[in-house]
Parts: sequence; C-alpha cells; structure tokens
Amino acid sequence: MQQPHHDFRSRCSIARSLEILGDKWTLLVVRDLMWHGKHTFQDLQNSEERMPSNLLSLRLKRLMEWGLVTREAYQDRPVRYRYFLTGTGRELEPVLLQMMSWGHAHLKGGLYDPSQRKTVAGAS
Amino acid sequence: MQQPHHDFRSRCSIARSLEILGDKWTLLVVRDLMWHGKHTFQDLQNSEERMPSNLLSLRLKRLMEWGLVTREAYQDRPVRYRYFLTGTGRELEPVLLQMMSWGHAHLKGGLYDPSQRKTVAGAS
DNA sequence: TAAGTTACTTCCATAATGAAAGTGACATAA
DNA sequence: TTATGTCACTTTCATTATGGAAGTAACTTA
Repeated sequence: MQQPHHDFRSRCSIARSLEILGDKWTLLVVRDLMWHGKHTFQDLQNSEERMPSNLLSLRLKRLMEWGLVTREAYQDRPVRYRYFLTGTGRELEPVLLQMMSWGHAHLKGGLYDPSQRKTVAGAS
Repeated sequence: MQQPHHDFRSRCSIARSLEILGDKWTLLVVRDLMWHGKHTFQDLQNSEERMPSNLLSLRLKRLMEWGLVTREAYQDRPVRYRYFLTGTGRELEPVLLQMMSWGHAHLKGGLYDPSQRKTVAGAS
C-alpha cells in the first residue's frame, strides 16, 4: 500500500506523526492489533473503550491508506476481513510502550507486558 | 498543581494518556517547551505549525490542570507569564523521541537531536 | 421461518477546530 | 498628545469531527 499524497503542515517528524496518530482512537487500534490479538472489526469494536463503529471504520481506512495496516479476507460471500499491522505499524511499539509507561507513572493506569501478554501487578 | 477529578474511560495507561495528549497540538506544545526554548504565549504561537491562539490557550490550560505545565509571571501591569514543563511534563521526552524516530523513518520528517539542540542531517 | 452474527454505513445532534477579529494593558515613536 | 505597536489572550462563527444509535446486506444457525 502506497502512502497517499499529502501536504504535511511541517517538516517536524512529530508533527507529521500526529497528523496520522493524533487523536483519541488511532493508537488504541494499533495497541489492539499489536498486543491483544484483535483482528476482526468486531474484536476491535469490543475493546474496553467501546469505540464507535463509524470511527473504527474511518480509522482502519486511514491506517490502511498510510500503510500501517493491511487486511486479508478470511471468507467470501460475504467477504470478511482480518486486519493486521504492517512493519510500519509494528514499529510503533516503542511509542506505545513509552506512552504506557508515562500513563502508568502519572495517571495510575495499568501496565501491560507484551512479552507476557498480560497486565502486570502494581497497576491501580 | 493537583490533577483534576476525572473519570477515565479505561484502565489502560495508553487510553488514559490519550485523553490528555490525544490530539494534533498538545504534544507540539510539549515539544516546544521541552526542546525549543519557547516559553511565552507568543513564542509558542510562532512555531512552524502556526497553532491557532484559542487552541493554544485551551491546551496550556489543560496541561496546567493535569500538572504537566506550570507558569510564572515575568512582569506585572499587565501580568505576563512564562510556561514551563513540570517533572511530569518533562517525562514525556521518551514518548516524543520515539514518535520523532517513527515519523523520521516512515514519513520523511526531520530528526531533532535534543543534546545538540538542532536538527541533524539526513532529514529530507 | 425466524433470529442471530458480522461488518459495515447512514443519520444526526453535539462538540471541537481553526481563521479571523476583538480586547485590555501597557510601551514606544511621532 | 496622539498614534502605533506588542503581548496575551478571548470571542465569534463557519466548518468539520465526534459519537450514539439505528439501519443494511449477506449470510449462518436454530
């Protein structure tokens, strides 16, 4: 998947990243694809945060346009897709880990250990 | 500064962080306070991305409410403030560095080296 | 035949964004 | 003295995004 033509507002890599990732939902979709084994539309919709389905649909579209996500059909009639992170998408893991660490330290949220596939003790 | 009472939508640290940081501007304000020596309202407004002043005002308020930013008056009549990151705010540096690294690799943005206080070569 | 599942899309009221102009308190220049 | 300028905002308002809910299409299962 090619990246779309897009005029970035800035040369700053952070500003550019935020044009794709800068909202309340996108990184949660990435989180679920990355760590929680959620791959179908339904799986993603059923996450704790209860993302509205219209936004999930829009976010998946955008992530695919930018080449962070691909999908493959797992059945026909009707066609149903499973969504996966591409390499580009998987490389967001350090961003997620740092954000989780910050939120854990300052907002008392849980800490998820990807290598153990579970939330570790100490979370409030 | 106390954190406000707030019902987080989730126990996930990433979801919680995104309730504060999940938009296109907040992390740019943090970036400018962290690395670019911008401390006045004007300085922040004059950044490359040209943030609207009403949003800058709202974001600074939110960052102060959450204890990521403080301000101190540097003159009276009229009172004028300089804004600074608190420890909590400064601890977002690894998040910014990882996001910058990802954007550099995948969106061809610039790479800023905080230790050198400048953008390094190789940026497109 | 009826109900359920999946993956969406559509609708619509509300909230957020962003461009521009306005405001108040001064400082400085003519 | 008047005029212009600066700084830090606030206000206005048109446009866009969000999010809750209902609807749709194509099946599958009871």
